[in-house]
Amino acid sequence: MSKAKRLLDILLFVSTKKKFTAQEVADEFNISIRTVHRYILDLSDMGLPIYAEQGRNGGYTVLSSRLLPPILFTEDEAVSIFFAFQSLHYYRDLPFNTEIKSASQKLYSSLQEEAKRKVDKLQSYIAFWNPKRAIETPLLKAVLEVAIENKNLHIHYESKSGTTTKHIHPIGVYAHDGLWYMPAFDFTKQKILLFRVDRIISIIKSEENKEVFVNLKEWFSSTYEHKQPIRLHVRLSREGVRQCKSEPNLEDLVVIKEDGTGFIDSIIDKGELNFISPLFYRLGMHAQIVEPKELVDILRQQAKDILSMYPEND
Amino acid sequence: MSKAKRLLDILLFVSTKKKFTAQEVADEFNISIRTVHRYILDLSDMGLPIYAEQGRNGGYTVLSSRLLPPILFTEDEAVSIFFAFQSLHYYRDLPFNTEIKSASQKLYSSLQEEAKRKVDKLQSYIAFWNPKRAIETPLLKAVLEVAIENKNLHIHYESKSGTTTKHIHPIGVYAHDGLWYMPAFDFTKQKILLFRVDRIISIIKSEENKEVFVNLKEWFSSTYEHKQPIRLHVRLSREGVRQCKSEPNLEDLVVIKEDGTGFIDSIIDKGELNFISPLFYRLGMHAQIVEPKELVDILRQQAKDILSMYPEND
DNA sequence: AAAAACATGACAACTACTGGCATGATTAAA
DNA sequence: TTTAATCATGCCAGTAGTTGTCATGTTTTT
Repeated sequence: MSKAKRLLDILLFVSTKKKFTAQEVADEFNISIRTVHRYILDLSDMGLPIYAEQGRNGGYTVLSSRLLPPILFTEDEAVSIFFAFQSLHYYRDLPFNTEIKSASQKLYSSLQEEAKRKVDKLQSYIAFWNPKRAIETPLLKAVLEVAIENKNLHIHYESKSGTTTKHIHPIGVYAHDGLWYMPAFDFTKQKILLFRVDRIISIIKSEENKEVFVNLKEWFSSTYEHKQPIRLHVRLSREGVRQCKSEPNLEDLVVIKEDGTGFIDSIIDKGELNFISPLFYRLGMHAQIVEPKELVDILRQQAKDILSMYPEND
Repeated sequence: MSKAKRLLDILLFVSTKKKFTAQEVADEFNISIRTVHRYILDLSDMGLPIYAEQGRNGGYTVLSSRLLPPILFTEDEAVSIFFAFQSLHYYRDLPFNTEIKSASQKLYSSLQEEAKRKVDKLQSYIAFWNPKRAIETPLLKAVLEVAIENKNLHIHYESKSGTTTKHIHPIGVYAHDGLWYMPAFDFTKQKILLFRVDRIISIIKSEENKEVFVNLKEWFSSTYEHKQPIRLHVRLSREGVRQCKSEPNLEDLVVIKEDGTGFIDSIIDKGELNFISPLFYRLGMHAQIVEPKELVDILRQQAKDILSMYPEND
């Protein structure tokens, strides 16, 4: 077997152990101890952060976390990784900020000058525009870890009614519109609630929980279920069609007629009404709501509120 | 010099050329032709997609695009790359979809079993929740390329008033809320307009343009300028404060008083009024607008429209 | 037919690697 | 204090791998 291949095998072997002796490696690969010492010297020269403890019970320890075998990326693949990293730029806090930085550096430094320029250029021609968030989310990584470890949590949480304490089991963590959210099972209320991670003031990890909860994906799909189905029937002008087509939750529901106008006639959840009412408020004449009456009532009530707040006096 | 190092040098040398002969490599590195043939066999065995053309004017050609030297990633760095890729999952179209897939595959296949499980697990505990977009953006990559190449474009565009033809110079491309946008200088109107890339029906590349236009970053910051400054003064209840704090464009403007209520008193651009009016419509009693009168007028007008559309008849 | 290129084999000279042995240093346990 | 376990390093001879040269083929273009 070639030396390069053997070195690689040893690299992978040792980066899985936190401590090992030269004898162990010699036995594992049927080579002499002398050669193992020489190999370790080579790996060390190649930049592997390995150090030795002298004396009885001594041995070698690799400092970095596990390494992958060397990977040959094409330039285009490297660019795509930078591209992906760029999409994360606007998150104020990320669970892997330090790793992203070190991976970026490794990649960037092995690019040739021309490719570096290409990456720089790309970053000035493409962007992921999102509102810059000022809100800090210091506990993000901690909370994610707890979720992965399947542990329960006691948290201090800043809710509508002030600071409260909760005993919960996190389901997972997700980002939406620049903010991080955590659905979690609340043991007091015996149901899953949604928390904003930036509003968690402090956490105390507690016991591991063997119970099986829904996972994040299941939870997402359950939120799409229509617990209180209700018929939404709206007539749309051409402009109404245009705007609804740009609305993530409605775009699939819009039916376009030959003359360019259209309509929505679909079953949605009653809970969504509050969420979609601002859209129809904005659309005004461009959307004629036929059903449900509840939506019309919401719009009319809010319109009345507005008019009573700002009486005609000019 | 060790064989491994020499092979690497040759790998980098040949992956920059589209065609080369063994003699060229032999001269470059002062080694015999026979050795070059042997090296190329080795590289080929190692998976480099290289093929030879026989006969006079023959030579070697490397199929893949340029390669980077092998990179040693730690497991954590690999995980962070997967994490970044995951944040892109919800974009229906991306300029680097194929590269992202191949990079993912390379990384995933070199993970050890345990790490694979870790990545899989991560993906079930963390998500970037965004509306799934059904809209196709087939011309995305093409448009991005034109922007990078500094060329002008003729496009067919589907606008409010039907299909139009435009002669433009793209500034760049950006994603927002799942859709791709392209600010571009319109030669007819002599100013920068914003286009939706999915609404571009076809493009014809035209001449390169040596003129200097603003770049994407400059354009972004110019859109923040207040061309028609206007004073926004609003009193907020506790709940009003809470909701405005979650609103990307307003969160920095909210001033919180001791009792938990607050206010906004700031200069904004008149053009933003239409954008923020739905928020104040939603807030209702929780936000008392003091200034500008225009905002109150918009709200009142829309309220009246709503009431006239849905007259009280029950 | 000649020239330019890849493809492959044989072999001797050269280089690098390996294992064994020796020696030394350091540390923990007996 | 001694002993055993461990890393660190040097030397050397035997082995394994690499290189250059030469030879022979093949394919393609001029």
